[in-house]
Amino acid sequence: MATIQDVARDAGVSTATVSRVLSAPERVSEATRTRVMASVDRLGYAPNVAAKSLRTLRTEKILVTVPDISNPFFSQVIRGVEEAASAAGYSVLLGDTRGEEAREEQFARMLRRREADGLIFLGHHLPPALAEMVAALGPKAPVVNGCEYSPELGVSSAHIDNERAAAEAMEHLYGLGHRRVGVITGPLDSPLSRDRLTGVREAARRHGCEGALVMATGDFSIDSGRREAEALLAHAAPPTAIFCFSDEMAMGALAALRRKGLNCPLDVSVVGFDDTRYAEMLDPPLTSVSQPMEDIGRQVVALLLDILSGAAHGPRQITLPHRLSVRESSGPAS
Amino acid sequence: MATIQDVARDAGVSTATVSRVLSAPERVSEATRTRVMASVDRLGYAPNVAAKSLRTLRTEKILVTVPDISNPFFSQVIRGVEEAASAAGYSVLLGDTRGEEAREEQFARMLRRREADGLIFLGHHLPPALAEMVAALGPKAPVVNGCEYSPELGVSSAHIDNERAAAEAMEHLYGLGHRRVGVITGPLDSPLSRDRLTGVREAARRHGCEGALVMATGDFSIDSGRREAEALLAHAAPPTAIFCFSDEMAMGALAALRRKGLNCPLDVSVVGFDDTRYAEMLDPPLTSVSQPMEDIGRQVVALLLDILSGAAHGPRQITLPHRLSVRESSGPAS
DNA sequence: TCGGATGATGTAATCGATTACACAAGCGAC
DNA sequence: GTCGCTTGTGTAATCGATTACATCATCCGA
Repeated sequence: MATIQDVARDAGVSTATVSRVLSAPERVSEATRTRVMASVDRLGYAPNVAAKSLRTLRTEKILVTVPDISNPFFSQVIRGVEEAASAAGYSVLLGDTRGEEAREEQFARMLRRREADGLIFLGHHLPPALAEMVAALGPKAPVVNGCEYSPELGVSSAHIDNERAAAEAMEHLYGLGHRRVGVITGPLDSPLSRDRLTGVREAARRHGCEGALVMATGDFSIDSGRREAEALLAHAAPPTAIFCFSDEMAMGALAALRRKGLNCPLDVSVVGFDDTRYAEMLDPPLTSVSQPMEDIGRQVVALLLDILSGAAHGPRQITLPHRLSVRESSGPAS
Repeated sequence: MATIQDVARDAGVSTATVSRVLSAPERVSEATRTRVMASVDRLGYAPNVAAKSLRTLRTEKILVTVPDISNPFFSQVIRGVEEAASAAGYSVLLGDTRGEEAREEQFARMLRRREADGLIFLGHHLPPALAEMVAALGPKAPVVNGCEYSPELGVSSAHIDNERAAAEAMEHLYGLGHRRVGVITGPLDSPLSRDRLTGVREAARRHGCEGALVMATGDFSIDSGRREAEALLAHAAPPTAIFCFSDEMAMGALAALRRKGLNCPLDVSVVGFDDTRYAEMLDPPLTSVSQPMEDIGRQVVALLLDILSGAAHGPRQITLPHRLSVRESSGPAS
């Protein structure tokens, strides 16, 4: 690998000039600039990032942590993150936390050690090491959140209006004549679940159906969807519609219906959340709340870059538009 | 951030001693070691990675490139990669190439610039900059491949036996009495598609059905699966079974059948490839060739670590076991 | 003609670790 | 008492960039 010294020697200038040619070309005369660039090309020189980072304290890397990278919802968000990051000259360090606090901490330490300029966490959990950093630096802390909104964390985030989105999904079901609606939420310690639940309750109240809500708590996985749907269907007065807080749980619910010999949507309607690429491939195609996943990824990067450039003056929330994709899995109440 | 100097001062030793305590404790006396460790803890010291990397020429990072991170097949492999990498003390840099050569090149340059110690590429395309490196360094080049096997590239890789796996899927269909079988392959420039195709042809020949193969070329996407399946079904003598080289294309095929009012498996059987988590959630649950995705990820990391430690002496192939998961989407020929 | 501004370039300190080499102390053998 | 060996620690060079400051030439206006 050629170093800046090699280039300097080759072009007959000092290393300072080479560095300037590369990062502030306007401060160098036309003649030297072309000479240096010729040497750069000839030697195939590229700056050593470790040296650069040691000197500048910047790494041009963004760390993204996610509870489960193999979940298409998250991997789609990450796609947006990767796109926006690399467009801005950053690369992406990936951290799969598997929901384990120890691993979250480990990634938080990477940030403190300056292995990355900033951290994006998808999901709702802010490990102590990060919370500490946010407490110390306030809105200057290079930490942002995607997909959720927890005001108490004090970090910027990009997300949809979960409360309204959930309310609209419920309105859709009430509009179809459903009264007894089952809801399979995510873990209740997540603000995302709580927001959606608020929306659910509100809609139910508007229709005088709050007493007819049947609640179950899942963990966003297919299995929990199946399990909780089975529990709901075993109720004395089973719901005629089930609203799941993720597409995967909705898939589980559909499987549960099939196993019980129930038809969707004739017997029971199902509505999912996320509208991942598979929602419309299910049978019946799944009605689902559509989130702009890649855009969430792009926006959350924009938020982080604002902080890194010093332009941010306080935690900002970006609320992106959602949309209910109505498909065949939801129909009139039986 | 505390530096090694701070720790040295605090503990009353030289920086050399601090460094040794951290990386070669046995060369330091018990007494100093505990004293230094106390200072390390008190100051919350962690080595600056840029400085370390500048000195040692190692980054402890692995770059993983993938054509599409939002594809669950790849994201599952990446999960395995992340797990094995972080267990070995490496972090993962993610590169989504979107199949664009320019981006592939960009990531290859990151390796040359030593932004990562090694590169894992999923998919079959080795960009010129990497090919050059492999040509120059031979099996010492820190480049490995996951999921495919292209002997001509000269790089190690972890994958299943695609030829046999495809042959077994076809055997399954022939065993069910199918004669006229449609096959939707991936792009034919990929060795993976060619290997599977070889297996397909072999099985067909064994059953004297080579002439009854109906071929179509997809690109692994849902859309192409739908499109190609429609084309196959429009044939004068349409196939009674369709074998798709990815689950996503199989989903597209199922959708095409549904649209045409055909029943799967009564009218047409469908077999997929990959056995992603959604295969069994489809209706009908999809018969699919199961690949050990996370394990491919783990093994490919192991291959890379072998190269990095100097233990590797030539390109190695790790063939992992596959299995045909038979479900309801494949049944007796009508 | 001279002072000062402007522009182009070079000198060298610096970032924070690792590690080859030097050195001192302690100890046993002769 | 000295030699040689081992063990523990320190000194300082080094990795490859960036950048504050110094220097020098040129040019312009008074």
